Amino acid sequence: MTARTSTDNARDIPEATVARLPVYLRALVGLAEAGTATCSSEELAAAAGVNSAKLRKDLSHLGSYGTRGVGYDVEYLRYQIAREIGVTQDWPVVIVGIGNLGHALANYSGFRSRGFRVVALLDADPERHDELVAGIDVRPFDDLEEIVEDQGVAIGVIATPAIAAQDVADRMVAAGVTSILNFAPTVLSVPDGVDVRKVDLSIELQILAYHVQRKAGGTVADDFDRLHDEEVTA
Amino acid sequence: MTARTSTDNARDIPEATVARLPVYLRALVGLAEAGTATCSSEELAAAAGVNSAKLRKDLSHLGSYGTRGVGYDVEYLRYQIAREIGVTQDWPVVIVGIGNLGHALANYSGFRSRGFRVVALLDADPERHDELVAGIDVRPFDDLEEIVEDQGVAIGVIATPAIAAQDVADRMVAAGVTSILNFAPTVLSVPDGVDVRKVDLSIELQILAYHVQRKAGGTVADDFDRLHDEEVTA
DNA sequence: CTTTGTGAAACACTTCACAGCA
DNA sequence: TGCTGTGAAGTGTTTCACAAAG
Repeated sequence: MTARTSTDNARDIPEATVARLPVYLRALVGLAEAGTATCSSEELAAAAGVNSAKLRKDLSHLGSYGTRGVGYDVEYLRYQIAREIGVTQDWPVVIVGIGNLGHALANYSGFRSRGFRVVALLDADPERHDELVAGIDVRPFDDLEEIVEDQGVAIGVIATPAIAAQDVADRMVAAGVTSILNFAPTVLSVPDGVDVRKVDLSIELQILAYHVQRKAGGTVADDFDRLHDEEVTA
Repeated sequence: MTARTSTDNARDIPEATVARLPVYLRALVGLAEAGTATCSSEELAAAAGVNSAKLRKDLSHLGSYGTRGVGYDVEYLRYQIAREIGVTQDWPVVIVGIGNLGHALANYSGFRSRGFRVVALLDADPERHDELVAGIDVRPFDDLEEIVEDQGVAIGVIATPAIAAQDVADRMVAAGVTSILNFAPTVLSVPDGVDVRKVDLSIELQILAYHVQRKAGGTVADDFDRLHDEEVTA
């Protein structure tokens, strides 16, 4: 459909692999900073918290970047993964909703160092406008379209209350945003072709709660009592 | 192994199902608030953002809580899922690392309403001690063991810089915490039997970046130019 | 007639185990 | 010899499609 400019290897990487590439990238950056020039799949897998068979299978989807009997060149593999993900250049990002969480996101230094640049902070509340957060001033939500257009923004972050999130998503999509990271605890509906990833604190906690309950095998009160009788035995 | 107090149906619920139960729970709360007494799998699935076959299969792991030809009683199903997850009572939670993100987490109201109670905010930096955040005062990290013991804390949240996260995790585990929600961008190593869930902003953004790049089929500059020629066609 | 609950089929992902290359 | 890259086997998840139940 679209003419592809880049070399056409590595089509259709499995979603599970895509989700791990950033983890490998971070592990490689760590190894590089520690002065490691070369690493085996075993070493890299350990640094990334996966097993080596999975790592090798994942990397095999990108191409053949290792050397048998030796391992992987850290810098080279790092570049290849960054290129595959698309973080060799910066992506402009807008954050909408500058409450507590929006503040935290705006101040998060991992953005800059990992291929993202916050180009605007937007909030519907006039009380917050012109406030400086992380050196960026908060602008009215209605500036969204202009900013997306001018800066070529493809990625938007929603950190508003749940009630506002769908409206924000609709406006983002209409403006040209094709990928959304949603922190609001609500299901967004978006047209086909738009990607949404959701980060939901209380859902993560509830998943943990389920496992705690299972491990304990009984009620919370039981669990509390039992934990205090003796040490946890693995 | 452990004598079970509750009725022994619904063993070994698949992990993928467990991860969706909180989503169903939230959807049911929404329906209940809207005054809906009964819903079909189709309606609930729509509210939760999944398809109805998946929803029914998921629910079938908990038991048989629907009525053929009718659907599900919203309140009843809500209770059953809450019980299965273990959020019919409150779980005490400690948050370690009260920077920007820790502030946001401490102020997150979704905690209380969804079965969690923040019993302590801890930070290693004495500058932050006794500061009041969300009505809770920040205490020294060294109080961790005492708090975990006294309050029967099983779930800990790590919102520290990456460098400190492994130490915090080790101390938590030693103190008796069995489940950790980690916001620090690092791989934690913990003993078997301890659950870790990771929330990593820049990883989520990188996954989105990969898909944006794929959709665009070329470089960022190409993409920017193309988006401005015509509207996005699904 | 409607809608659930579920075997069976299809698909996706992980792990195994080793051929092949340096 | 040592380690990667990968078919094949194993495991988990989703979807299909329909029998059973109200």
